[in-house]
Amino acid sequence: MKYKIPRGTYDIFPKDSARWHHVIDTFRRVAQSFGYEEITTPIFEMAEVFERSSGESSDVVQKEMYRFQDQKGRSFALRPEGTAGVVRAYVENHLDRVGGKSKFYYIGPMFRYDRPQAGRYRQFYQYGIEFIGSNNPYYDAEVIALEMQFLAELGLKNVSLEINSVGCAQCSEDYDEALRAYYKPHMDGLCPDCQKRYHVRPRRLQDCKAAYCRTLKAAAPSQLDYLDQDCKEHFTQVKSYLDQMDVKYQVNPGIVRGLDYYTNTAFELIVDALGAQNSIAGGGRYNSLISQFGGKDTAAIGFAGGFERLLLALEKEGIAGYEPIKPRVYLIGIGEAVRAMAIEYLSKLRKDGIYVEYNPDKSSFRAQMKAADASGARYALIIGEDELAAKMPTLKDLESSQQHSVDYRQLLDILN
RNA sequence: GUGGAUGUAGUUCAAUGGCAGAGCGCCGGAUUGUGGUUCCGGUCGUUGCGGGUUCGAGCCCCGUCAUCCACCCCA
Repeated sequence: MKYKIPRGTYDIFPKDSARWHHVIDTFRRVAQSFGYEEITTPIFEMAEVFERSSGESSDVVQKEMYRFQDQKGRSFALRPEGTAGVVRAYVENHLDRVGGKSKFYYIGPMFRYDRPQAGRYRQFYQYGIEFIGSNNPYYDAEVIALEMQFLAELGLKNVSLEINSVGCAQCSEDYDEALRAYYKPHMDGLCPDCQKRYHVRPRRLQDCKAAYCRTLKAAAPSQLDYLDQDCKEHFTQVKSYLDQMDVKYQVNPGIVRGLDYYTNTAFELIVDALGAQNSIAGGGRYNSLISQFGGKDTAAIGFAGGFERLLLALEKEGIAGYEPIKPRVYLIGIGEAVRAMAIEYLSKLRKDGIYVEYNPDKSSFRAQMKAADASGARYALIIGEDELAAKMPTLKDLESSQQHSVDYRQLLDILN
């Protein structure tokens, strides 16, 4: 075995392809029914696009980005997430000047250099939604409702929606300060990870699993108490829209998104059965990102979901993929003498859109009948010496075991 | 990036340091023109890779690669 697939990547064979298509088709259909249209951006961008948007300090940028330089020494990166590219495209094409609302969906591979694990890959596929152009809490709810409807149509049951508000930049800063003040006296007892978190992202302190850190969490200040009037009102309205749309959720002040650009609404979809990698989708509002990219101050909200984890979750619930497509008829040719007639029927049927299977490597009638049966075809079309002489093939119904000779028109009638 | 487990036929799994095996699958046959069930026969291996210990290594040791689990992070 000379060549091996790169670590953290995988091949999708036809056996799985049908399931992928089903999931993707469903997503497209639901997105379109909400008025979203597809946008496709490059798989790589200038490294800065991601550094600026995700935040220089985020893990994604710090250690997980695939960076490379091109022949002229310019620094690029394989995209670790989808939003930055969409926002870059939006601003670059002056959609912020045009005004109005943009509703995008995207589907494609993302790349992160991370240690692979079940549900975690170095190249993985995401589907995502970006709504740009309004701060109306209605759109927060719309985007979430879209995702929930998508999952419902796939038949996924055991998934929970957790929402939070991280407020605007000001609320967020106030809260970080409050957290630092709270944790400061306990610094020495914190685990090494949390000592780092204290400086970089204090809110991360709250979902630490170390015993001592966890005891501190109970009395820690909550983000929700540090929202200003507008942010509080926004969050209340989002929840109220969700109620009206009959979307069930759980408020979880611990929800912290990993990318720095989120403001106000943040949410995550959790499937407990998935183990450590239990988040199948996540997103939130990013009201300051477009202006950060040099565009007009424009509010936006979006989310991304992971196909691999979604597929795993569907599997856990026993929601099988699609059955492989079976041939309608299996062509059996007995002996060299009839080959020309067999090929003639094969070609004609295929031109008429019938899925015919045929295997020239099988010799005996018996072996071909076995193969016909194994193929799952309903009919076997038999062409041997007798049929050649009569210029009429025999069609056998493999379910009823009935057979009779047919001319081409009869054959088509039955197969259609 | 850290800690741990695993790696044997296409696949699922056996094999006390002593001849690498079984089920399933695959191929062929049981009336040379009739499938499913059954029966018979056959094919299938650099034991992930590279070193070491040993008379002898699938098994013990070291390294490496990959997968899985947890941490971390997140989709």
